[in-house]
Amino acid sequence: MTATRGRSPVGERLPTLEDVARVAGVSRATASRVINGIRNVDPQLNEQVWNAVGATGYVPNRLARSLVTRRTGTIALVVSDSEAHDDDPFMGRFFADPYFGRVVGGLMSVLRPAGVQLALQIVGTPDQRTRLIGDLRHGQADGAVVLSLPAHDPLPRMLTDAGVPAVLIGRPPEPVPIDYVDLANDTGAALAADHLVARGARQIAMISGPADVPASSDRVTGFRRAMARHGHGWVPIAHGNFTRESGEAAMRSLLDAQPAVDGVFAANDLMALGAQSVLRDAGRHVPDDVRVVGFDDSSAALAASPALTTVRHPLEDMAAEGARLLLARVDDRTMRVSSVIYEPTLVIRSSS
Amino acid sequence: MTATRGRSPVGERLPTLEDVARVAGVSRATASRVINGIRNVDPQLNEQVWNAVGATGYVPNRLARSLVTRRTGTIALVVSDSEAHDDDPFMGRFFADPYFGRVVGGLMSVLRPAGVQLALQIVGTPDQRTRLIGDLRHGQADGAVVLSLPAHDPLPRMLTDAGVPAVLIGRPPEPVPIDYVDLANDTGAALAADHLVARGARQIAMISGPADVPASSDRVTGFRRAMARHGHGWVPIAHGNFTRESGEAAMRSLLDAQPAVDGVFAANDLMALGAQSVLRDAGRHVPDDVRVVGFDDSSAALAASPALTTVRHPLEDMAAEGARLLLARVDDRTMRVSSVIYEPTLVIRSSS
DNA sequence: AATCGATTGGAGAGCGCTTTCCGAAGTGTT
DNA sequence: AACACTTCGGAAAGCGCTCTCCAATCGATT
Repeated sequence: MTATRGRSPVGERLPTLEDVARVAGVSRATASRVINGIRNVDPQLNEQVWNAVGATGYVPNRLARSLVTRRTGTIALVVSDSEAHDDDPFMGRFFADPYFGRVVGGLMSVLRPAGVQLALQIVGTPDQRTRLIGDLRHGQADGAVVLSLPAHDPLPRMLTDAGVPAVLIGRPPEPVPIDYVDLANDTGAALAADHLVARGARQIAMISGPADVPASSDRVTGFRRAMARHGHGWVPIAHGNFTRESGEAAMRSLLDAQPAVDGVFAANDLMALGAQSVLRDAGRHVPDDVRVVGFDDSSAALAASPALTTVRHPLEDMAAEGARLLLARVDDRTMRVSSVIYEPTLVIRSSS
Repeated sequence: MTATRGRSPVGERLPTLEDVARVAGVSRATASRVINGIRNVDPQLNEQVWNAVGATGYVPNRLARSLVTRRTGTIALVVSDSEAHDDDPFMGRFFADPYFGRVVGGLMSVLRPAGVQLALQIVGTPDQRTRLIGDLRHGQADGAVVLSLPAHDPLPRMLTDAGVPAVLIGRPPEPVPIDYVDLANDTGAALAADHLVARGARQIAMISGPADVPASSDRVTGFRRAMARHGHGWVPIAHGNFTRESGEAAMRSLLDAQPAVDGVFAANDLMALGAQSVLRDAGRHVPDDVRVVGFDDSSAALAASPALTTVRHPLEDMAAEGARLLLARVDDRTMRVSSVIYEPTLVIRSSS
């Protein structure tokens, strides 16, 4: 049995800058300069150092470097879920949802070329939130991309108060001077309304998401307003929570209340899918009897049958822009607070 | 609610352990002991220190701590894609795929309660691979969960050679003494075969994935073997690449070659979906004319219509087990190399 | 009362790196 | 040839933390 446990084998010390310097016959300072390409160093020494790097197999220790430079080359992806406790089943669903993956993909498309890595952080309790802020202020990460789920999340405010570079995906529930990217959800919903009306639907209903999520309430507002413009002062709305199951339940209650419904706008694709299946079971043909429009243009929309007409949400682009915004702020913390709003478009498929 | 306001956000020095010690009137060492709960400290001093922590708003600097403890409380999620260059569009698709999200969800279900965070790393070029190994050896992360995509990935071997704690999701393409979790893909495929035969299908074909991915070739092998047991010595196979489009193409070529086909097993759900849509367009009814079975039990399987019969792949459980395995190895590097193989089950829905 | 062992707190040596601060060269000007 | 300027390399001071020593204190044992 070896003496040390839970440690790498003894004597396996990795080469340090010190070693490189010794091999190259220069001081640690010079080696550091060469490796970081700072100031002109005599070409002769320069080569000696690089040779030493090759010979020793030296790789800089990021941790040590970060400790002094206060730059980590890491961005935190913070998922803020005020209610979550550790084994919240919701979180599993959240990650499996295309939303999460699309955001990660968008972020990475910018972060990866920049050599920045992403660290996933989930915060639920107030304690975790304070801890997160502390870590960020210490430079545990250079900045944070925040997916703020709960309605009254104190996190955005905490971040700005702490002076941590951060960008929100989706506008803050309450006004906070923080960078964010968002989608013109109301415009998107209006697109859906206009389309349903243009397709000849007369009895149009909506399946909404949770009322306290801004993206969700904006879709309701936008839809209502557009419908009003078309002379529908009142639109029946059934509430869901963005899951497929809730979409089914909502559609059932809608059918109950208004059997003649011939157009449905669901606040996301998953609920639209649920609605489609309920409609099918009820013997209604989509799109001949009932036109269905979703929101997000997730991969599920294409997989559906009939393929779902939906409002395209350019989430990857938004996340990418968010990453760019954040990187810019990390470089210049005095940058003016800004937000970028994306315009959604309608993707017409077979369900309407 | 304690507001750590009043401290100006930028530029001001954060309280260090030194500050806490001074305020508490003890030495830095004692403060450290109290905060890390090590050894018995006089209750009186203990309280003084905690008060000082509260008064100063102290949060330990993880970086500094990690530098000396050689523990970061971070696990790297490594996506290894030998071909990828920075703007590879494939990556976007990968993240949007439920596979990625399910893995993340499974990992987090274990990592989060353990207070461990996840750092996303994508490696494509040999250079990035060496860099990653270097970072890991330096303790940039305590261990790595590896999603190894390419067929002849040198990464698993490099990891074991470097002595870095690591666990693979899916068995290594070439035998390497490394921990991994995997699914009994062959058994799963056999389940599909047995089911199709039991349902009365006589002309059964398969849509396979890329031949050089172990998970994919195992499904082919398992399917072939099971079919042979049922007296089908030869099974027509069309090749796809796990995308919906490739599933459509494969189904078309299958219909061409064998118009009387009445049972199809696709190596994943996405391709099964593609097959379903081609069958529908060809006027074949699913499941009356043709029975379709997929693989994975992704959310898409449920969303399909008819809902897809599929082999359930307990990816979240597997990822969670992988995380547990990794955490155990981080604690004890001398642990015996082990692998956990999960048994798939068949989920029967309407497509068969 | 004297001694021994067990607790407990403090001093200080790093972890590996960057970066000022200086002194020693090298370059050009008068 | 003497001067001011510019380059360039090295010494050393940290970044914030942990943890090994060691000294001091205390109670208990003989």
